[in-house]
Amino acid sequence: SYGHVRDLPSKDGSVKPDEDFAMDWEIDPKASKRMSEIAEAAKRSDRVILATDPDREGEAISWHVLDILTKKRVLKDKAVERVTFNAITKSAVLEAMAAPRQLDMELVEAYLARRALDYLVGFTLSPVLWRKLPGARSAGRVQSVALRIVVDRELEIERFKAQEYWSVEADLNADSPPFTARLVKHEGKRIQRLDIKDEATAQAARAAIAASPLTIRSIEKKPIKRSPAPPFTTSTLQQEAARKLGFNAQRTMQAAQKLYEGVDENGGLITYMRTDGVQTTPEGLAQAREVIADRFGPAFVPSEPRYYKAKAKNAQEAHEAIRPTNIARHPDSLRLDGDLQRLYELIWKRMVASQMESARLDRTTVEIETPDGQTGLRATGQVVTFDGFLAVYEEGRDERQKGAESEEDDDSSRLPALKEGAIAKVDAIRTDQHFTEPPPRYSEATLVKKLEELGIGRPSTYASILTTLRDRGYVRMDKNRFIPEDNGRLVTAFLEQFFGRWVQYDF
DNA sequence: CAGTGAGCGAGCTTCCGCTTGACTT
Repeated sequence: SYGHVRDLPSKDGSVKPDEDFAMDWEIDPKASKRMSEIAEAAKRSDRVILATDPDREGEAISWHVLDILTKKRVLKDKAVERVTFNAITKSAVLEAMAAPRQLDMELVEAYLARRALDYLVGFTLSPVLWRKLPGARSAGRVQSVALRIVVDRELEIERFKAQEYWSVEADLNADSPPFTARLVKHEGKRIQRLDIKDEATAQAARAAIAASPLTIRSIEKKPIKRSPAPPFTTSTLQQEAARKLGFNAQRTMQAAQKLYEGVDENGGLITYMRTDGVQTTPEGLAQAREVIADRFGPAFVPSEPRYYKAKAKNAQEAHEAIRPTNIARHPDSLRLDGDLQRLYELIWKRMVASQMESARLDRTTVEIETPDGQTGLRATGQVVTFDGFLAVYEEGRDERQKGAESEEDDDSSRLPALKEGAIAKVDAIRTDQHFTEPPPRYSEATLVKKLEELGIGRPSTYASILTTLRDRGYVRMDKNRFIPEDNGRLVTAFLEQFFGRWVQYDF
């Protein structure tokens, strides 16, 4: 059917709340041709099997098709069955065909409710805006909340008051190569990152460190593991392509579409790119394990495949994760153009890494104190003892609010060999002034992430939501960040004031 | 009598989610 075949006409009165939410349907002209072909085929067959996607919208498409075929009177007494599969592999299709069922009317009704609601919200609120706020063009269940997220962040930034704090660090050595430790205890009290508020306190801490001998109190070495991220969904692909390749959501989806369609006679290069699923077919898992053993060695293959579960709210998992259709097809073996090459490589690495052994690291924490225990310093370091999946791929990070990041996170440094009880000599002490920073404005990537977390929008619509906000003139981009225009702030304030329920994050 | 401008009325906009290939310039 190539997607939906019928929709509500774009005019008033397509949904009638007073008539138990009766809905008018209109067949799309392009879909009309396809429906004729389907009807012809149905006429010549003795049964009809509906095999659209196994999710809410997929069930709805089957329902629409069935309804149209019934009205065309081509079914007579033919058996009608519904089957679903999550991947188009021989085994998945055969299994599905062996277990047909009937249409799931609860899913269909969920669709009808979703469709009616979107229409009623959008086609009621938008005209109100035209009349009350000249220049405002539209409102909707999804776009208005997305806009609100952007506006709320801007207000948060405007309200933000920078907070002064100081860091105190000492360069030390204990008959060893030098290493750096930071103040964690001052006048007997634990010091968190933002606790030293002024220069006087920082100087007092400096004096305390300089005045008294320092002893290495304890050395703790702890092995830690890091596990790979699951293979891509639409949302994580858009985020990571933005972080690592600098693609916006639209560019990512265009390149992914081409990879999906294929560039030569070998067929599609990646699985379906509009998905919220993180699972991989057994065939794909086996292939990944083979490739890893081949290219990296058996030590990089975990004893069991990794099975991932979708975390996203409202995930429907109709399709598997985005991955190369043939994982043995290495990016270097393909001759692809710029964007396609880079995106395929990203997808390949992410998939391969997701089935590799965890990385192992040793994290060392050294506590240093004055004899009276009033002043304490800590040095941390970590070393990779086995790189595992890091040999291929490391997930990118979004910038975070300064002063909010956890303390050990960014520490990849290596510490020299040290002994407990040794005296640490002070080479230098640094006190530095810092200010906390406001939360960052949303980028396309971080906004898509937020929308997905809130269960707003679907994989097929993330990129278009961003475009809508810009087309309406509600936001503009500056250095890849969303900045609300006055227009957008006005719309949000208006909707919050008079239609608060409709722009709740969880409506 | 031609050009200008005020006043009036008609027609338009809009939601979300699914999916490619068929159009034209």
